[in-house]
Amino acid sequence: MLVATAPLNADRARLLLKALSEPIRLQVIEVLGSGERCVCELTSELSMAQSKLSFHLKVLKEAGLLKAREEGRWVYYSLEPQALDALRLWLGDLALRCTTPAVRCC
Amino acid sequence: MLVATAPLNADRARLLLKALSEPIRLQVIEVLGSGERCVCELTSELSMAQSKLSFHLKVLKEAGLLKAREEGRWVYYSLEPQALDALRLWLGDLALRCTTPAVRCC
DNA sequence: ATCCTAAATCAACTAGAGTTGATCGATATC
DNA sequence: GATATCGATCAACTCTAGTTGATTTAGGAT
Repeated sequence: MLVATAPLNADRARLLLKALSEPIRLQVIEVLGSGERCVCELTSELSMAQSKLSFHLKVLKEAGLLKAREEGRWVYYSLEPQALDALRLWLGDLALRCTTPAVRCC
Repeated sequence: MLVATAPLNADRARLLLKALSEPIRLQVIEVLGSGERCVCELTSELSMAQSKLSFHLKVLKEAGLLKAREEGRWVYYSLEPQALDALRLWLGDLALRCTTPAVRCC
């Protein structure tokens, strides 16, 4: 859905952060870390209602963290590792802009 | 509230991700990037209701992204830059665990 | 002591995210 | 063709996060 190589703007970074800040979605990411899976496999591995999983997969995909590959009636999901990298770079940039020494106020 | 140097567990990482995934809180982080500020200054700089700002400052502080320094009736907030670093490291680690090649399922 | 201001907290409300169970379209199998 | 299964979607619901305005606590100034 989205290209992950371009430098992130704050909005897209927020989408990534939000997508990752949910326990179930983090589980999905970690499972997919060991390779592409079809939805049925994820469902049983995470013992989770299918519609629930589907909801979270959609969020992750729209954030650009996952890609889907259809094959017959199965859909295989896998990570877009560049998305994590892009987020890391963005955080690094944020950190850089956050090192100016303190100024007195009031 | 929390020490940022130890390697993050998933829970604490989630707290950081969630804290950062909110536009107002991101603004706060960026303003504090140019140095420590008191709440009154943040309030006027972001033209935001005081209670609203206070709410978000609390979230950021509890996530370990900010620290507060009280001085008389003023409270100065500043960044905990290690928190951003820790999150970056955690993301790097997550990315590493996410590079295994695909396995066929079903 | 009285008054004023800084900042946290609270209760009531609103809005959005996540859950659940059912349904639907598509594809595979018989 | 009939049936079964995969996975997306939907509507109704619940729950949590965020907002708002008022109140509270504490420090400074007069």
